[in-house]
Amino acid sequence: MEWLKELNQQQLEAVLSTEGPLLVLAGAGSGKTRVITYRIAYILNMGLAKPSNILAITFTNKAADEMKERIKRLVSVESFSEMWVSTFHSACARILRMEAHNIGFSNNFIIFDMQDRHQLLKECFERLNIDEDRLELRYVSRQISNFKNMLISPSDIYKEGKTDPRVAEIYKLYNKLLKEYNAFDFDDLLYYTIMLFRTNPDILEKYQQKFRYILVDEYQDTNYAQFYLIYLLAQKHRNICVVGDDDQSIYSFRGANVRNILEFEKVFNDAKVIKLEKNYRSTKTILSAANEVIKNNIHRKPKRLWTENSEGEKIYLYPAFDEVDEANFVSMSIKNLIQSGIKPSEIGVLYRTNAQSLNFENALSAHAIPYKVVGSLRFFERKEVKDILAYLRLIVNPHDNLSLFRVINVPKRGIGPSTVEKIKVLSDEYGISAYSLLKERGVLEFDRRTYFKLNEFVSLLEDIRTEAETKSVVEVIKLVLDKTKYMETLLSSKNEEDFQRAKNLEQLISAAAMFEEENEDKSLQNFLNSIALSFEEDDAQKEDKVMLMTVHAAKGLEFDVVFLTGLEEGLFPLLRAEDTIEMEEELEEERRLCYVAITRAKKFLVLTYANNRRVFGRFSSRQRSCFVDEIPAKYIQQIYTPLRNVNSFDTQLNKSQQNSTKTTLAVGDIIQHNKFGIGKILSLSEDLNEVLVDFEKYGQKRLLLSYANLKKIG
DNA sequence: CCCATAACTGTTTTT
DNA sequence: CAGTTATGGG
Repeated sequence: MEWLKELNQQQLEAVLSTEGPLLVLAGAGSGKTRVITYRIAYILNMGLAKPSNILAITFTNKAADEMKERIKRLVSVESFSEMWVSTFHSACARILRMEAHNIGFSNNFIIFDMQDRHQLLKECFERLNIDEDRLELRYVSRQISNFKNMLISPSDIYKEGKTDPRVAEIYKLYNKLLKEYNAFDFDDLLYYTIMLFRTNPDILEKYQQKFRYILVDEYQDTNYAQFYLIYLLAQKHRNICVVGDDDQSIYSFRGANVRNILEFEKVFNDAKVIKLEKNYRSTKTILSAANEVIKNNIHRKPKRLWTENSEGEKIYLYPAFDEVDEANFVSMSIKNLIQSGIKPSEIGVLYRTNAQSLNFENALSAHAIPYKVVGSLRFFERKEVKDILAYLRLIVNPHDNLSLFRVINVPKRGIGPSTVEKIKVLSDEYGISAYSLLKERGVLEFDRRTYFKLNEFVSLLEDIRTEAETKSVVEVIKLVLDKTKYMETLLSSKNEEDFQRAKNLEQLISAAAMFEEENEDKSLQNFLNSIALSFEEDDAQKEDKVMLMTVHAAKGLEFDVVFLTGLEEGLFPLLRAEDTIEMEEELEEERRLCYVAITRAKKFLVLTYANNRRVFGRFSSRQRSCFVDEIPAKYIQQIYTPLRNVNSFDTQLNKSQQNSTKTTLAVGDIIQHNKFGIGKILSLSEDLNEVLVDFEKYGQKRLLLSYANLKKIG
């Protein structure tokens, strides 16, 4: 195990301390992912356990995949795939898939996402005759989520009597409906897994026995249910290793509790604690700035990261006139950076809210810079995609009323709100699902014209289900698009958006194809499962594009260059609390968020804010963020024009490649591109940096020569 | 009873 | 500016 030599003293100790509880306090960029992967590799290579005895919890599925890859490179063990590396939610879903029948649920449940929860809650409000204006839906949604995360059942609330009784009513009905629809929401996955373990000690014992070594990454962002789950599982072997950083706790709105990390030593009283404070990622300047900002927080474990890296460049600060100016500054700077040899994928543009991404998208496309928006309007949450997924869900489970009502009139087939209402009332009266009602009693309850339409819908579903039995996921999706005439409707629409929707659905098919390639369990059930728990669209090819994302989404990532944007009071920090105590807590979390953002940067950090910004379309004057002022002036240099020749990157310039391409290409040449294939050059820009190419398959594209890597073939 | 257009309203962050 | 609800025509 040569690679153990790559570790420093503390890292090595964390890797070798395999037995007993261990808390690793790992500052930003201190190599914590490395510690986790090496630790697992060490356990496997030493033969302390088989892959199937390991449970490693990561924060996202993407992180899980990356970790698997990295471990794979270090070990030479068979049955590698039996190792559980996943998020809490995926792990619980996996357990429930096998065990749910033990607690009165069906094993082939569907997972409801936030949108579904929202819909279902609306339904509950209606049924209980609660006016949405008088009790906010989002408030209730959060309450219920909090209850589940705290393992509080509806009946527990009645006992405590603290909460609005209406909330308790809704919570109860909401759970009842979920069960009827055979669905779990995100919080349920944890909640019911714990209930399963509580009520079935033998099953708990089985999993305790199985998971000899448990590791949890990003431990500062776990909530009570998550803590309790690993607490239960770790009781047997007590080989529990958690890794986290209290300064990077940024998910309290989701019930995450920093106390989990602060009190780990109390819960596991023989726990060993190792601190990783040496930063390998950032320049001294960037790290100092981060330290200066975070030290304004009162509630934290005092610590100070240090590094042997060089001083580096100063942090640049650009005060923009407005958000358009800001986006242009960022794009032009990026263009210059790319031309001086920086890979687009080494550049991250970070912002506080997803709504800010649009400006950057516009500006970047105007400059022909390739970019990728991470997260945001998630692909699988788009209307058209969710519609098709609703059909797929109905194939798996026809009693999923939520999905049924979603698509009963999509595409339009003449079944309106009043008919829908009647179905709801009647199915409730008979105590059967809407689907059963339509099938069994439709002819009795509805007039001829309506029945005809309803019956057509039911037969459509039946047909699809029968045919789907023998088909792959890709084929089933095609079948749905075809039989429901969904695609046809979109394509014959004169609405331009609908054309994009059609394209999105084609992408859905590609996603399904990828799913089939990558997964062993190719069932429709598992497909829906993966999607609900965040399925990555096109992760496979690491695309060389500028990355746009929220600061939250950037957690765990790093970039050579980071643009941290929208640093304005009211946006970042973004505060909503009224009373001062809450306010202070929120400000500290915002500051941690800022800390996370700053520490993403390896070599170069650029801060921007806009003096004016359109909010709801209204122009409003803004003040720059207090966080900017918390960074000592000596680290900052204000600038008023886009970044140009960045000294520290000159050395990385890949001149040979750039020049060779530049000099050899001319209008009319036939070239080959890695992704777009063969094309013909239509025009070159004056500075020979941009080129317009007409590709055989993809049509006209504007490309930057410095990264496009075009090969001349004729 | 259904569909299209007009007012209206409200913005964190996510598994 | 967008996504959803009130309103009137067909």
